Amino acid sequence: MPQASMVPRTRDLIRELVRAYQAFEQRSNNRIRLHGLTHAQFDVIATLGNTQGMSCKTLSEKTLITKGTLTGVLDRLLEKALISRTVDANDRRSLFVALTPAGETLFHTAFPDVAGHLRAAFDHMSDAELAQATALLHQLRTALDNHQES
Amino acid sequence: MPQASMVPRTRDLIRELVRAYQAFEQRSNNRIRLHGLTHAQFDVIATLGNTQGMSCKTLSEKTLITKGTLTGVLDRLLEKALISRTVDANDRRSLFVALTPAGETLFHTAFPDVAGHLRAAFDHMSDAELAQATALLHQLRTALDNHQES
DNA sequence: TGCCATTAGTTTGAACCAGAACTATTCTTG
DNA sequence: CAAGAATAGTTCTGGTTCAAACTAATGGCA
Repeated sequence: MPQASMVPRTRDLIRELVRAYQAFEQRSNNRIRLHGLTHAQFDVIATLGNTQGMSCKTLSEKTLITKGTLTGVLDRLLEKALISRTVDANDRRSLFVALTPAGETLFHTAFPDVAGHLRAAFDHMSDAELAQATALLHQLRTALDNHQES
Repeated sequence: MPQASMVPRTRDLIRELVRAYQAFEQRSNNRIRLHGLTHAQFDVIATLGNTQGMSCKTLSEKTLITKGTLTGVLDRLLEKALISRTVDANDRRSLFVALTPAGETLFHTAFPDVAGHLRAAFDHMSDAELAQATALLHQLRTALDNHQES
């Protein structure tokens, strides 16, 4: 097998990955903006929705936003009075973040709207196709993560 | 079929897309940094490599970097003397961007290294799997793009 | 108990990012 | 030919991003 054929295959794969991601970003951003939020802010609201709240660390892990970035995102949500940020009595290093009533209200408005808008994009794809795409993406991620140290 | 099952499917798909993209970003960034470049700068160098040069507009389309961002990226590459930016004689609105000899040299060093490092991540995947993943990602992008206006 | 490593969050610095407003040039069309 | 529309880049704003250095609090272990 000609090794040369591997190169474009990889490049094509990467390009499609980047494009698919950017298409997702743009599509969801368009919708999220209607609710006065950025994508990062929406992620936080969506993650806090239907929970009692959580620490910054947990929030960071769930949203994939690094802790340094999260500080600023939470600052802006705090300004908008959509979240509360209180010191954990048990561990005074830790902060407990939760939605305020206003945050809850926005969550119940924005989340179904954005989720529905995204879901609509995949209306014509079967459950099997979605599952297959999910599995393949998972495989890609694993492949990219595994050699991280090399 | 319960419609409720669609929701987690979509969410899982999105999450895997985001994670795969972030894994790619991190892996390639780690490597790109060794060459003293950022990802955006590398994209520009890689796109200009093996060409005569091109306008900012073309460069913007190929790299998927918006024109406003591109200005700053090119500024930094210019500081490093890796590119030249000259006014097009035929259309004085347009700028012609090309690699300098130093840029060419860096391209021939950095590009194969980064590409090889990425390719290594997919070593254990067959050509068929890569092609299938590429096709599915393309389908995802099309799905996300199509309803952009709705 | 006391030191030391670990952990949670913040801060800092350089860069990227999108969108919108702006300048300068070119095209178009009456 | 002269508006007026379109196009190429730049600038501006607000926000995000990462990494690395930092502060404060906790935990482990000798």
